Amino acid sequence: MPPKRKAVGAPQAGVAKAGRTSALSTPGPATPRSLESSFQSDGDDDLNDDDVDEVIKRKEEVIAREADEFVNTWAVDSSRFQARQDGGGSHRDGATQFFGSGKRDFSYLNLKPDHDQKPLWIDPEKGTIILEKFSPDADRVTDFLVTIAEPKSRPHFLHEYQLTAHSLYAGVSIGLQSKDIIDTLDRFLKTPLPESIRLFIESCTKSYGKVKLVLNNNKYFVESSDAELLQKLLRDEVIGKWRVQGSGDITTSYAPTMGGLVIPGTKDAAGVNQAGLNKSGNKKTAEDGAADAAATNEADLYAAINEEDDEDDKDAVHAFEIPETAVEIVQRRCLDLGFPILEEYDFRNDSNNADLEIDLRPNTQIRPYQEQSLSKMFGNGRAKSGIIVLPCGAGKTLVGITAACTIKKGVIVLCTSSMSVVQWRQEFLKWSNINPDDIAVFTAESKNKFSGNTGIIVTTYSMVTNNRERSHDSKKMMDFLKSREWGLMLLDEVHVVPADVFRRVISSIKSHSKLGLTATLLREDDKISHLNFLIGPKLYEANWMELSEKGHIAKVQCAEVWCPMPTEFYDEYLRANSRMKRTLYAMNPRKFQACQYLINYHEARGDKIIVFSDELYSLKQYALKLNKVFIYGGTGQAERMQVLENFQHNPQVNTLFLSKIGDTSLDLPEATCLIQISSHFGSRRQEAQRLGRILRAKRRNDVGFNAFFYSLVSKDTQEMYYSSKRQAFLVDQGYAFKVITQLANIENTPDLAFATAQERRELLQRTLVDNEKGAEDDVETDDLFGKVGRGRGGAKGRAAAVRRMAGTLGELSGGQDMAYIEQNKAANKGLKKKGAAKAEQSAFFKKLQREKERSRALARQG
DNA sequence: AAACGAGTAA
DNA sequence: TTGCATACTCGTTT
Repeated sequence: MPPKRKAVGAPQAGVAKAGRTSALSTPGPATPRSLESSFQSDGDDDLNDDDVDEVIKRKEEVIAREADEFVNTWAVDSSRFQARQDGGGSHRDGATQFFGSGKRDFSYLNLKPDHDQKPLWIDPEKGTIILEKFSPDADRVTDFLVTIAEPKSRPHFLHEYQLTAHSLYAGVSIGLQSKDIIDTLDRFLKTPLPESIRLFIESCTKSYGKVKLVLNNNKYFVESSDAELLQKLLRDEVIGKWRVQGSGDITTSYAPTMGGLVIPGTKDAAGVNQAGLNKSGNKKTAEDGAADAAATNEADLYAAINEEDDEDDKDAVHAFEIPETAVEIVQRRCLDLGFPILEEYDFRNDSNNADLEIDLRPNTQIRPYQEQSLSKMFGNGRAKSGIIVLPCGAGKTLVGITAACTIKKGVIVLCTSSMSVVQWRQEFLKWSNINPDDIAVFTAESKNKFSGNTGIIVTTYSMVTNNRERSHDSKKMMDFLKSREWGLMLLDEVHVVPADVFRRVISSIKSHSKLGLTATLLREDDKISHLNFLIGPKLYEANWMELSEKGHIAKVQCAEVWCPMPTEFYDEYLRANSRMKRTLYAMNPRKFQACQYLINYHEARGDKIIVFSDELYSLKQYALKLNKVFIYGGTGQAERMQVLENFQHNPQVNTLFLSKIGDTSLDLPEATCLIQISSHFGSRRQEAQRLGRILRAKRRNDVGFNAFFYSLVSKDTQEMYYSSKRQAFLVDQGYAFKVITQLANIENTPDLAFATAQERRELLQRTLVDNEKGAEDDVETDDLFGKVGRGRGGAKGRAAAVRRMAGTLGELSGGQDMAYIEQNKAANKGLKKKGAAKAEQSAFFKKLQREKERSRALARQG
């Protein structure tokens, strides 16, 4: 009898919380979870005891290795590892979830005799592929899998991929054939390739990539080398009626030759560029070009593609025209019919659009994964539209710029904020030799075109999408943008923009190819699938773990710190509405202490620390109490710059507090430690984005360097649940979250805040009073900061609120107001130059007050 | 001119 | 499950 299937990969698996579907569900509020239980499964799998022991033993080894200095320092609880050993019972490991539960037992599939040499498993029903990452073939196979399947979960030792229609489509689009895919898969499987999978692959690949959408002379054409297929589409009720009449029936031409395309910035590019061959020269064969571009060690996998390319040259292509307005309809219809339209731009043979003079600066070398992602885009010598997923700090911008340098036509770059508009322009100037006159910015402030007859425009989504009243200059600029054909549309941060916005952007601006860039192709809604046909398939998705192992991004230690709620806080928490709940678990004094402790610890180590809080009230309170600088939405532009500048260069300023403003719209200096005290529900994207803020760390290649990511969570609250949701993405990327329940010697922290019960009660009262909404309704003004601005009756409303609360809480001293105002000597102030200090300070407070008033007015309406 | 505020959209 | 931050435009102030 063959060994039990599920045991095979198991010994190697095992990081804390490996895999999204693992049984480590975090219970909801008021359901305390003991540390021990968090490492046990629900007991619904059926490993036998021998297996279990073996699994546990190996797992312990892995975990022990990973339990590094930072956890041990605080002696979190070395008992927790022990506890798990004693735990006995059933455990889940990386593999069990795929092979467990009797329903999906695939032991009927016969193992190949040399199965232990093979790295892949497959689920014949669902098309899920499991890769044993420790196999000698793993590296070669990984690249193949990334090409034909969606990465779903990639912890250290077992990777899960999913075969989907889209993923196969992407594979075909870079030139793989059914046969290549089936043969290669079969070669690396432990079992013979199931018939169901073979049929699935064949049915998908047969029709995929056969139809193309081509923009030519400002007109759109549906193109295919298969005349019969085109006829079939024309007979379709939806597509047929959109054919532009009078443009002849079906036009026939010949596919252009492939030539030897070299992506600039690759090792090979230098010489070719010098000789001026990269554009027109055909000295190199297509095979060379593609192989160089791929720069992978599995030339054999790609050989088939290249042979195919050569034959392509003689193929006749047929096309019919469709109107601009019907592009999306036809695209969608084709997808439904099972012939997804591929968008390709044969930029080297486009003589209608002026060439742009742009190249990467001579000494620029792009990294292997950047090269690899671009090779997916330019795999067959043309530019394919699609999305490239790279973690923040891994050089998305450079990928975009390199794509622009390869295409060398007009480029339009779309960003989410005007900050990043400026950055994109700077990056272009930094990495490429583009003439500064040829790259223009289109925002509210600047509406200049480039000087030549082609160039680069950098703008925001809202600028292009805006339907409302426009300034005269904007209107003129939009007409200009709409009137011409762009070679490349670069879409930054594609995940944040709603599908409808894309629709408008794409329908109003004509571009030959579109490249979407993002760090996290994730949304909590289902809109992400729209991107598939609005922009194109996912061309490449980097593996975070691999990048950090190779030193391209920093290694990160992730930890979740569980902070108990003092009883009086918890009582209020149970009683409070959801708004107040959020405030309360952020203001948990134990959390505050943990935060203080971690800041102390990491400042002493020389880390630069960013603390995130989505909850504005607690953000301010934390920052003021700890005397740290902070930035939130209401912080003026000048002050922001000043604070960031200081955080970056001033050795006295090592900790910065940020609202969610820091998620997207700030160009943050490098940090090496990150603490979250409050976050946005279960947003996986936010979690990933925040983690990304420390991946850039320059010290990442120092021996033993780690960046740190802490999530502070109030125990037994909603946060526990959200936290587990938020981590799902990172866990899939292979990050292990360690749970810390106790910070060693925290009580010895100098000036530990809220150390006495008295202080904690005061904190609670103040929190309740300050956030008491109802009390403000019948009061005219309620300035947070006394007599600023209008200056009447400021304290009156507060006093009323205080009195009301006093009824329920008891003991409130009259001096509290004073203490509160006293505290608002923001650390930010210390940064200001003497002269300006006073004026800016009062402006700051004025702004705060106005903001407060506005939100109150809003609350009253609603 | 530059900076700021209000209003609106998404 | 909800609230926050932004971009843009126009009009007003310094």
